[in-house]
Amino acid sequence: MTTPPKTSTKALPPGAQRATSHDVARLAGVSQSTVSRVFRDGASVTQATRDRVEAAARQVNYRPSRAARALTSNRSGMIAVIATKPSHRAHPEVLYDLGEEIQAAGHRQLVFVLPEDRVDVATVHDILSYNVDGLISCAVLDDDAIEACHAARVPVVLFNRESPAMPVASISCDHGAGLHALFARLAAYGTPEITYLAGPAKSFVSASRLTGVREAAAAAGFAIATVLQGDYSFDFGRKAMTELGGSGVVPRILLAANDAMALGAIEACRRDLGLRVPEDVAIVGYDDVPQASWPSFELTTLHQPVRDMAAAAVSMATARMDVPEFQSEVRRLGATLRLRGSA
Amino acid sequence: MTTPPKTSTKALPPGAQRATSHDVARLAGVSQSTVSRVFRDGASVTQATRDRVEAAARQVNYRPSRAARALTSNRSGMIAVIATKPSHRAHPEVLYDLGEEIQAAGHRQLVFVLPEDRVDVATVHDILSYNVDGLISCAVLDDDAIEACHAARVPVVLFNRESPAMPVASISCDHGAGLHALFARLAAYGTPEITYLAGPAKSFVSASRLTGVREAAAAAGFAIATVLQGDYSFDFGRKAMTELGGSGVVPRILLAANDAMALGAIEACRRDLGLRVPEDVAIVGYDDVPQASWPSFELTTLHQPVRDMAAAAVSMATARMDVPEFQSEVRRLGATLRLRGSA
DNA sequence: TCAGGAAATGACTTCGTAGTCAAAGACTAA
DNA sequence: TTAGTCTTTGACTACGAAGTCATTTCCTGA
Repeated sequence: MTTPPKTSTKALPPGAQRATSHDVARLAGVSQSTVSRVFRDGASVTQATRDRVEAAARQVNYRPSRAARALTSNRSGMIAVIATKPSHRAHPEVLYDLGEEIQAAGHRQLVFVLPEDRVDVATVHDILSYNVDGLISCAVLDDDAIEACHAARVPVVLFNRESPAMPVASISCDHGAGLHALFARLAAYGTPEITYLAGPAKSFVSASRLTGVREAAAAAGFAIATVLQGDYSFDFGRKAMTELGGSGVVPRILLAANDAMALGAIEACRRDLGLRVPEDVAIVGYDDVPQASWPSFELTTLHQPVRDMAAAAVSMATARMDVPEFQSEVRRLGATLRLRGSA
Repeated sequence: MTTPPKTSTKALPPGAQRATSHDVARLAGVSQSTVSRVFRDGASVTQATRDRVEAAARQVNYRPSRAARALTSNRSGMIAVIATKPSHRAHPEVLYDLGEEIQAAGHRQLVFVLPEDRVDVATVHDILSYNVDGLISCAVLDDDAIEACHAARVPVVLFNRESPAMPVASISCDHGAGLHALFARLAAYGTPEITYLAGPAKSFVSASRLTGVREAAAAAGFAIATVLQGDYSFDFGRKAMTELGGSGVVPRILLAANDAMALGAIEACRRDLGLRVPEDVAIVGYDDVPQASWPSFELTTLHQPVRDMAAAAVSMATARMDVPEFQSEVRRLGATLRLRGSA
């Protein structure tokens, strides 16, 4: 398995300490205060001194210590992001999207990968001990946890989640328009009845999608024949569809709470049941993962604007950083229908 | 698009400052030093005082400030991870894997999402300004950049990359055994010739896979008929295969530098060329992404042990944190053959 | 040329914890 | 009991930059 590690050692240069503002000050012939001012915005420094200081700083590779800065100004330049293990299934790139946006906003992303889909006060206190300037959570936060952030004046943004009780800033997805368009389209099949493959019961996203589907179906005069509770996996979609086929009740229209299950169902139709999509079964997913557009699948799905949601989350967080009073806001970006071959 | 934001404001409790070690000390009737000792490991405190201090700390939700701790002890409890934009294509879950391992090791993951696949000294100095305890890079680092980390006594681990010149710790993938097994299998087709869909020229991973394939092919008596330079995308794989088919030279065996291109090639065979896989064309990928095992594709591929590599990277980093002298080590985990239907 | 005001700069203190050192307390052996 | 060792504790300072305030410098207009 492992190549026998070729290990070698090498002595390090001895006096390799990072330069401080005092070092730069001495080198540039100014005071430490002045060096500090050069590296702070809104400071008033002569262009000449600024040049001298910057030259000196460059010479010794000086960068202000974030730790020291955090201590005095209470701003660390970091935004914490809570990500849960299962959350990466549908959109593994979320951390990259958020990371880019955070970076672009001049901050850094401190990631906490946590096992559970619910985060408590203890975790938040740990996060707060890093003096983060903001918190974006892809997990559900306890009311206490949110309260703790508010008390510490750290803006919180819930990502793809909303808090039912606590007032808090959140960015999530509005299913309304997309689902409306979808059902308008599905009406063409002449069978106003759907089968729904839902996500896990306790998941916020799952619940909100189910609600959205129920409302849109009702509005469009559709009945929901069956709701099967799944786990967002390809395999579940495949098995569920196979079982439906085996029991003789093949749905005319199948909606899934995410793309993986929808793709699994398509597989089941083709491989296991010998059914054609969309001629025999129309199948619709949710998310618009890259594979949805692959020619093998051509999955009609609801596109969730993850990238835009990430940008919104970061801008909501940064906007609140300098505002002393807490601001609640429920923001939703619309999901759009991606009409492809499967329905 | 956006729901009219229901914005409400709410006054914050006034004296909501985070508790300090002094507060806890006062509450517990001890000195600040003692509080500090309780929250440090290897300290010597009586059980009785420890209990009192911990009770007081719990009462006011005290956690030591990481910023202050970083300032005095020069340990921030964070490991920086450099991730590049394109790197997420094959294994978007890397940040989750690394994140979990880092968390398990008692540290936090500070993510830098950067556009380029090459990182210079300036970036590293920025990273070092956060006082990180280690750096795991999924991007190529300049020699200067590595040098800067060494000088700052911050252990560096290159992830899925190796540095040709600089001595450094790295964890990457050994293609040897897996490719050997693959070619042994491919010999059954009786056509000792392959076509290879490579990755981008400047990419380290791409280059190392190409080298691996060349060596294994030579060892097994295979010729490489064509090498096409791709971009790791599904679309490129599909187009490349279609063009090969259109020009009349359909390869008997096609190897791709990643799964996405291989899957694209399978698509092209089925949809565009009417060829059967593996009867007409045998196709092999690299990575073992989830879709490779989907019944639609059944892609034979080389599995890259990302999870294990993440664990190794973190343990290599943490192991070096308390060691004063720098230790170089080239560690490789073997890719294993996942034999499925496509070859 | 000089007064008045704005801009630039430096001395000093602060942030919250870790570590150093010395003092006090507990315990052991004779 | 007493000297000697080990453990526990507290006073004090360092860490590196930011902010406060006082001082100096630079301009402007009369």
